[in-house]
Amino acid sequence: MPAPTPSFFSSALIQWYHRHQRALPWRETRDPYAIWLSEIILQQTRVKQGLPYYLRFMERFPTVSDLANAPQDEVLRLWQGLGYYSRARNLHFTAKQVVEEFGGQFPGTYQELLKLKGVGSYTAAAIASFAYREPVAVLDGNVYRVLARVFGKYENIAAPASKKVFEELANSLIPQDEPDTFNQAIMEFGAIQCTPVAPDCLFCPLQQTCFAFLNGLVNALPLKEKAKSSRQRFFQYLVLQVGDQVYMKKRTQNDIWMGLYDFFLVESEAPGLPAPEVKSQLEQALQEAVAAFTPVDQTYKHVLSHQKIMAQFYLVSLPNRLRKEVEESIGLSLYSLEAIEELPKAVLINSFLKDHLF
DNA sequence: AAAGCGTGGTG
DNA sequence: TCACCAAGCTT
Repeated sequence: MPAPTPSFFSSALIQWYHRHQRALPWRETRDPYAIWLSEIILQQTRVKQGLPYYLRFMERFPTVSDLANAPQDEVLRLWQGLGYYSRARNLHFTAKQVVEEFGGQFPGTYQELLKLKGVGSYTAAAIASFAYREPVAVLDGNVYRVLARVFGKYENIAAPASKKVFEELANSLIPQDEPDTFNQAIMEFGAIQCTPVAPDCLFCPLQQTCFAFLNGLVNALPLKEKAKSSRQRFFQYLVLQVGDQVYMKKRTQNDIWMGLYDFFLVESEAPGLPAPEVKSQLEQALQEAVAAFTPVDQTYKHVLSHQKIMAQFYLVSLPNRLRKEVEESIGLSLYSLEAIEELPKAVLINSFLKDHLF
């Protein structure tokens, strides 16, 4: 049995899609703003995790102007917990650009969409096909997997060099009369039927034309280079307080969690930095001795895609007379707990706050 | 080209 | 506990 013809492949997927698709709100609209928002949210993110965020964003920011007019902190706060925060920063940047440079109108083609910050080849193709029915194939993890299995492609899907092979294949398969449905269908098929683990080959409409199925390679394809192990980091957070207010600072370095707020941070190369050492680093920064210094009796472990963080927290009560020094030379700002609730924070920081201060 | 960027779910 | 994975993009 040969590989499926383009028309058999697309017809089978589209028929499957009409029967199995999930009802999702961004499939009910052709508003490029709504579609763009949903695609940014869904980058490297499961529908189940992204859906509530999409609904909250659309409620708070029904139009691109509403988003453009919001402060960055509010956008990041609404994004809190979704991860990959550059998506939210770029989202906000692009909303302002669309309003200021394009009069609130999104670019109308794949090539023009590609110029937007945070919009790469996948997202540009998704918006162009879903909003404008431009016949350009999307290429995401699902599409790589489906094509590698059905057509027997052995290229390492993690290597940028192999992108062209899949891109050309996908674009040779997309039907010109309903590119939007085809793109939705192939991704949905990958997400529900042709899954990474334990795909449902028994009831697969492509079973008898699928290279991987016919050759017993379903679990072998696609080929994917293994991810490198992540680095370990050790954080000691000093939660400086004056009365019941707490000092926090917006992260501006080119590091994790850029744009989010955390506490005075001492990072070390090894775990178990002794409390007196941490304390002395603070006193060095303050040029002043500190009296109340309480280690929190709980170590937090936090796993990111490329880092494992061990965090220790210390509660430090400061007298009023140190405020000027803390604010001017360390750059921290004092917030009430109510104000802190409104700041965008990483999950690790939020967990600590819930456990010990909120 | 390869590395860096989050978080939550799953086997 | 751990590795892998998820509608990727940027530098």
